[in-house]
Amino acid sequence: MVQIPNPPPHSSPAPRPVPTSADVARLAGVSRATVSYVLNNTSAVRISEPTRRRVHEAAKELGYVPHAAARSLRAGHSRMVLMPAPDFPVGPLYSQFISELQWALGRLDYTVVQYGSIGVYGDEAARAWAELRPVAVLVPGAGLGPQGVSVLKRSGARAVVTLGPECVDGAHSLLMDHEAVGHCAGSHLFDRGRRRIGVVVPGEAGLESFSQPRLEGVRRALHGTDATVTELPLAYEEEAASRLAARWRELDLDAVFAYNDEYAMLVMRALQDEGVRIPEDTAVIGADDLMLGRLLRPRLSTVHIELPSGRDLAELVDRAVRNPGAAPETHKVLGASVVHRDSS
Amino acid sequence: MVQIPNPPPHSSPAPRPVPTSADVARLAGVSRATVSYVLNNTSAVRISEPTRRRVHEAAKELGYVPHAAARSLRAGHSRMVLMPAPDFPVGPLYSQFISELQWALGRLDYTVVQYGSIGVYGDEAARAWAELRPVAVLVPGAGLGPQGVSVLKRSGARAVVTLGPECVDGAHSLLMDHEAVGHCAGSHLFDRGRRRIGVVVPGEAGLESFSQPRLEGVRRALHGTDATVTELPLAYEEEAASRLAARWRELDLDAVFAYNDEYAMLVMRALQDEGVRIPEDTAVIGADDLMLGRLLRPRLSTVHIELPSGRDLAELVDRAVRNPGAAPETHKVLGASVVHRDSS
DNA sequence: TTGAAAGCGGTACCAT
DNA sequence: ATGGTACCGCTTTCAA
Repeated sequence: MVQIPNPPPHSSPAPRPVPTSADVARLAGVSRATVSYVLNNTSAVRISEPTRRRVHEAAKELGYVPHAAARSLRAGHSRMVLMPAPDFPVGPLYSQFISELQWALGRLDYTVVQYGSIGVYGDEAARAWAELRPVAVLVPGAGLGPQGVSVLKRSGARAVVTLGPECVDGAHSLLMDHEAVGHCAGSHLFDRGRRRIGVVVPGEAGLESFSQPRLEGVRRALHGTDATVTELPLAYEEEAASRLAARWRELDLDAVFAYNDEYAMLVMRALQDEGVRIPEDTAVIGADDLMLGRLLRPRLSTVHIELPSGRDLAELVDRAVRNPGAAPETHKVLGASVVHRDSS
Repeated sequence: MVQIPNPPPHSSPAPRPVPTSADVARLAGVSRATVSYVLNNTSAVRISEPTRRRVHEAAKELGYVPHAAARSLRAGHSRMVLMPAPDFPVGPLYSQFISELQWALGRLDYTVVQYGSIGVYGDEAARAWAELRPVAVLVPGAGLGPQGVSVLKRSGARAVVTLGPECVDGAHSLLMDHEAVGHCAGSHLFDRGRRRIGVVVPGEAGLESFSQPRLEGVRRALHGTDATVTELPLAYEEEAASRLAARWRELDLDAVFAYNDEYAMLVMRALQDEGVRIPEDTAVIGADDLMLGRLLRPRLSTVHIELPSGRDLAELVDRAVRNPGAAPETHKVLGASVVHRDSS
């Protein structure tokens, strides 16, 4: 970081205390109650227009901002929907999903907050979330057990929704069945006549919860056939891909499901550099249906993944919040379908 | 979404009230004060071992979780660092930056919260953030003016840090000078003998604050030379790229800076399909130094971007929080350097 | 139409 | 070593 010379400090260290509604009341010459009525447009109470004006002016003059904690403490509830911030590099799919969800929940007057719990896991994390008394908690991935759900509910969360590989007792569950992704890919390769199938498993941490089910899905698709499945650990580096490609002949595979499109590109490039013809010698298929796959030559076959729409999920949350007694819903929300292009 | 049959509701609608420290005290047969002392390990007070045990047991039995709002209300401050959640698809660079930052702030005992303000802008957003009384606010991008900074400070934020194109009055500013990125690219292309330079400007919303400065940077690099700069609006779609490529001859450009590596790949593919030779006919350079650029043929030249380290930024925040009176620091934090490969 | 006051859940001072 | 209690900022009866 390059320091840039700054003007000398012009604000003296006089950190005035933060203005409260009492300050506003004092300045406006009214009671705190009146301030509250005015600023919240309380319909049950009529306040005269002159008073309203004085209150508003006082508030503006002081730069008054209400204290959310005090408010929700008094109210006994908030409209905060909490989700843990993702701790792995997140693709455009998930990015967009989050955005959409935030927008949809915002429309329903919820506030979405992503809580950065890094290095904190499982029930410990659940406790930390519970301290904020969110009205709902949305947890992607595994990592939240029935214990955690229970902690959250006992601390007032009216809805706990998990988005993961399996349903969690007591919580609404959106099943994102990544096995289906692998199953799709496996079946496709099999149908195309491939029998010696490699499956790339990323070396990077945090991806296991996606990669393992995808691998399992391939295994399941090929179970009971004469096809073989070979696990191919691979770090996301050119070097690693080259090494893998170098022993390709000896691996004797005629197809590879590369975990996702990015790994597929990595593998495809390494194989091509090694003189392996795609798809003649080896078929390649990725997943996520990224733009980049369309741009590769040969065009990359892929498994298109459909995440739940943010709107649907927002509605599920809202329903759950309004009716916390209802039985947890379980939905399969991950649509997987092959997009066949030229690499397979 | 596919509905899966559920077991009948087994929890009756008896949502017990959330246990408070008073409940714990009652169950343990002690006062609320004692509960507080025990659960916080208050060192100024000795509590006998048997009492401690009873309190801990009672807390566990009730599933007691302290109420963060009440605590910070009483304490008069929290350790929450708030940042707005990004509302645009975020690349691996930024993803990693956030992760690192959360980790580093976590080590300093701060809690990072990404606040989902979608559809709320400028000072309105600042007010919403201020309601949470964060101890520090970190704002990427433009969109926060001196007004907003003032609102935040007056509501108790001890540090406001902006990460954007220009410094904001009253806030610590980390200057992410995307002009430098464009300047790098422009100079590089000029040095390689190119004179008719196109600059891709993404059509997607939310990217203007990056793309415009990058364009300006190219302009600045080429100002006063005989080189020309042509703005090339482009949506991130194959179609749009094809249309652009179709009129390439008539555009008569010998180089293009493609905003970033992803757009570069899009453009490169379209140009190659059109029979334009790279780099002979047209040089291409991207930005962000993604893995994918290394995998393209020809290998993609790019502008490597160095974001500030999460640790450094966390330390800046901590320093600012501990010493709120200090003059705002301003740092240039965006390192840009050309990685010359084969496409330019 | 407005004000006084109770209380939300903790913490910390001052007694005991 | 422990308990009583005031107080943080705000909302909401209830009374005037």
